[in-house]
Formats: sequence, C-alpha cells, structure tokens
Amino acid sequence: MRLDQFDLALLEAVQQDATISQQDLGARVNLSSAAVNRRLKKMNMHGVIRKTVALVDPAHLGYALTVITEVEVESERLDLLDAMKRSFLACPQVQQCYYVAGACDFVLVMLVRNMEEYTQLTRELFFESNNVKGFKTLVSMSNVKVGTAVPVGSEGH
Amino acid sequence: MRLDQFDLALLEAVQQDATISQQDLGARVNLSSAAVNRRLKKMNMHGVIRKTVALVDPAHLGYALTVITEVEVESERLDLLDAMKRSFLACPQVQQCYYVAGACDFVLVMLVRNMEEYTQLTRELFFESNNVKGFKTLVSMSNVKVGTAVPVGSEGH
DNA sequence: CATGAAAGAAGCCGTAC
DNA sequence: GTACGGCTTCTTTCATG
Repeated sequence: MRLDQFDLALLEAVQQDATISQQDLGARVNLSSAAVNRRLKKMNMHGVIRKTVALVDPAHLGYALTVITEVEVESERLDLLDAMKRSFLACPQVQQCYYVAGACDFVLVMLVRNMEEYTQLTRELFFESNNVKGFKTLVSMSNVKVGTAVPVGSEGH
Repeated sequence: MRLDQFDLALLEAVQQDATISQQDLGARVNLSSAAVNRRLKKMNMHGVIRKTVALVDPAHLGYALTVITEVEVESERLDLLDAMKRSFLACPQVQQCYYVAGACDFVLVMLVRNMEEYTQLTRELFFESNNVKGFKTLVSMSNVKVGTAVPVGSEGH
C-alpha cells in the first residue's frame, strides 16, 4: 500500500494519541473529517495500523520490575526452538521476545512484580524447557524509554 | 488508586482493543455504558491508562530490521549518563532504552530500515558521545513477541 | 459512593457532489 | 477531494439502593 504525506501525518498523530477526533485530525493535516475517516479505515484494513490499544502503566498493577534476559539454547533444532517460542508467547509477563543472531539466542523483556516472581518464571521458562544452556539477567534500574511509535516521514534523517 | 474486578476486566479488554464501544464493554463485564465511561475516565485521569495509541506495523513504513544493542559506558558520571539518555530519548529509531545493572549499562531496542541506517546511528549515538567503551549488536531474526499488554488479574502464574 | 436510565451533545460514516 | 445528514457512541444529569 502506498502512503502519501497525509497518511504519514495521520500515522504520526494517532501513534501519539488515538483518541483525537477525526475532525480535529483533519484540521491538523488540512483534510476533511470524511477524508480522514477513509484514510484511517484503509490503513486499518491494510494492516498499516495493526490495532488500537490502551497503554497501561505497569506500576499501577504492581509490576515494578523490568528484567531483560538473554537466553542461550542447547540445541537449535527447529521443533525445540518452536516449543520455546510458544512458551514465551504464552507467558503474559514476557512483553517482548526476539530470536537473535549473535552471542545469545533469545532476548526477552519481562515485566514482573518482584524478584521472587522472576525466579519462579525462570524455572518455568528455562529450567523446565530442557533446552537452555544458560541465561544472563539484566535488571533495569531506569526505563529510560518505552515507546511504541514507529518513525514516520523524514524524522529518521 | 484502588482497582476492583470490573476495572481489571476493563483494562484487560482495552489493552487488546481500545476501539470497542463502551456499551459492548459494558455487556462484556456486566456494567452499564455509563459506569464503563466513568471508570475508564477515572483510570485515564489517575494514569492507570497512560494513553491510547494506534500500533503501526513497522514493515509497512520500511522498518524491516529490529536491532538490540548492549552499550557499555566509559564513565558512570551522572551528567554524562544523562546526556546519553537524552540522545537515546530523542532518537525516533530507539523504541526502548533501559539502563541496567549487570554486564553492560544500556540496552537499546531499535527499529531501522537497513544495516546502513543502523551503522549511521551507531556513529551518532555511540561514537560521538565520547563515553561509550563498547557495544554489542544483536540482530533480530524473528520478532517472536512484541506486546504492550501488562498482565492483569490472576494471569500471572 | 457507585449504579442504571434517559436525554442531550459529539463523533462517526455513508451518500452525493 | 468536500459537504451534508442520519445514525451510533459518548457523556452528563438525576433518582435510587
């Protein structure tokens, strides 16, 4: 799908705040509310906009700790990797999981209430998998930036 | 702010899809649309819901690569660290940045169009800071999970 | 104090131009 | 692309347990 300057301007706006009314969006990008409606609907259908969600502050739900875990696997056998991926996907505390090339194999970003909860999770996710050679834990002291906005237009030099 | 079962059920729903109408939400949790409206407004004001945003598919904007970078700093002097944090915050390709305890000091999750863009960013962010001892690059081969939903209720173990 | 019902305001979205 | 109009959704008020 081809995106013009109007689409990009709309994407930039709704990535910051999806509650802005379509006529306010129109005023911002110089378009009628009907045109805004059509463009947003199109981008939703084409998957440019994956979904619209509320972002919840983890602290208000007791999730005080962000932990990053680098996991090294024993075997790269596809069925074993898939089983691991599935267990990471199913775990609600796992916010993100990347399968990476490099020194380790998986990088996980997790949200936990306390260290006990993390310890418990490492048992479930790593020890019980029987395919984890080792893992390294990095505890976040400061979540400097936790963003969701994809760069739009010419921001990225 | 104290959250009851209704609030938690609403949070769980709007974290998945914030476009559901308030009366549909009400039907789901057994509450009138007016009550849903009041509760959502309250949680917005108290910061339990930080914001509501559209999630954009990076691939549709040409951002094909996810790169994780572990940065080791030269000096832990506060003013130098702050300057680094600011530069990470200001960089739109940096999706997340954590200041961590452990083997390295910063973990960055970045979204780039290609390796050239990443190389260019490492120059701007790391070499020009004059406070980076070294960094390790992990390229994601598969974004297994990139979620935003904070666990709610008894999902956690 | 939070709820549900109902009325008024605001926003969405199809049709026409 | 814009302008209009019906229809849905939101939001406030008010009486109630």
